[in-house]
Amino acid sequence: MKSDLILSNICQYISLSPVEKEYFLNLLEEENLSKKEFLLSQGESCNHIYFVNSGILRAFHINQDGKDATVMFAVKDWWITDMYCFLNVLPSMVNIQVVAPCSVLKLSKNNLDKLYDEIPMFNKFFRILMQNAYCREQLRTIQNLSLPALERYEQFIKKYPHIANAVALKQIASYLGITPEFLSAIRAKKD
Amino acid sequence: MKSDLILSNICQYISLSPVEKEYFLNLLEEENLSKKEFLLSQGESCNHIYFVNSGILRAFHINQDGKDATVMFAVKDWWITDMYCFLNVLPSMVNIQVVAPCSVLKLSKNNLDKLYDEIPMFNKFFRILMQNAYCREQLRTIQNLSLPALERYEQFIKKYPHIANAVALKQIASYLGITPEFLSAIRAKKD
DNA sequence: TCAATTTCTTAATATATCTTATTTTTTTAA
DNA sequence: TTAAAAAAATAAGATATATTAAGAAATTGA
Repeated sequence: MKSDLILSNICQYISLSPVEKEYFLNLLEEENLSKKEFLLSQGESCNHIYFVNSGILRAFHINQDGKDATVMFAVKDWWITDMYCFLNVLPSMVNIQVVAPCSVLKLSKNNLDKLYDEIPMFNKFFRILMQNAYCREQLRTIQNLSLPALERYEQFIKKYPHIANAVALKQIASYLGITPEFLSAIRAKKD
Repeated sequence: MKSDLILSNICQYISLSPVEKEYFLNLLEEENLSKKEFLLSQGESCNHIYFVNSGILRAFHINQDGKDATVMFAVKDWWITDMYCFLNVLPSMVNIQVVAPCSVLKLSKNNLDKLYDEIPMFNKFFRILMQNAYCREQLRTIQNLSLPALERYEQFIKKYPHIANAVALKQIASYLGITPEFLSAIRAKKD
């Protein structure tokens, strides 16, 4: 199991002894997925949090009208799950689907709870992870509320150039909350 | 200083000894504010996180065009700050203004850092706080992307009835990302 | 390599939401 | 209590974005 990336992800915020590292790694499971596979489907129970070793994932919600809203993308070195449903043991509100072939490490809710008990310093790690996620979402909310579609698009490609290059335009449109046709139109008008 | 509410807020997630409670309370400062006062102004440095003992606050961003976007409301028993700028010691992106006369307890970034050192269990508390904040924001993003204005309005008054009753309609419109005129129109059409 | 599928673009029309202006209602402060 | 200020409602016209449909381009899978 490839473990160097996840360890360096964690050790940027907390220090772990070799024993602790070993304990942590033993709680993980590796999973490999090919394009279009679903890591999680809306309505299913969401029992794991995933760390991306390689590849690209997309989390999206389909509403009653069938409209697709992209919640987030995850690339190498990112964590992803339906956090609300994971934490509260509820059926997932989102799908997580593979955009580019993935290798992920998964940690179950039970194992995460064990981890908090055994190595309380992981509370600090996930505090920082949650802080960052919250701040990202809040900034996105501000931009969704205050910027027109073209500017949101420009901010997106500026902030996530590697993602913008790797995913379909219609998926970016879904992240921005506009139709692919409209994204196409404003891109064309831009020049 | 009124301390029972903040202690019960914290002790719903972690246990503190009397000594720890005392230590924590000594890091806080009380502040009382009247309507329309600013707890924080856009561009200022954001050095504190605030716990609301009573009253109502509104955090909002004003963009280049002067458009007002409400980031969040905070009522009794809520925490509020510009989290991104607080954590990263950056000029605030939001204003925090008093909607109804407030009593707040403030904790500085320096004191929070001390607190993490002295009582590491506070990492767990703020982890849970950040988890909840992140999940709330993410749900809001999904709704912003997938629901029309009327349904977002209905969700808002269902989720926060006490806030909906206490703040101006134009502030709710600003939270929903629509103009007050349009909110007025869809409310009228509803019947 | 090639047929099939998916994605992207374009354009016409439709709809949601905004802007501006005015009037009515509510709240505030002296 | 009342005048002033702020908020809310209404409505007409403007704009951003959606919908539908079709064709072009790119990608996929056999």
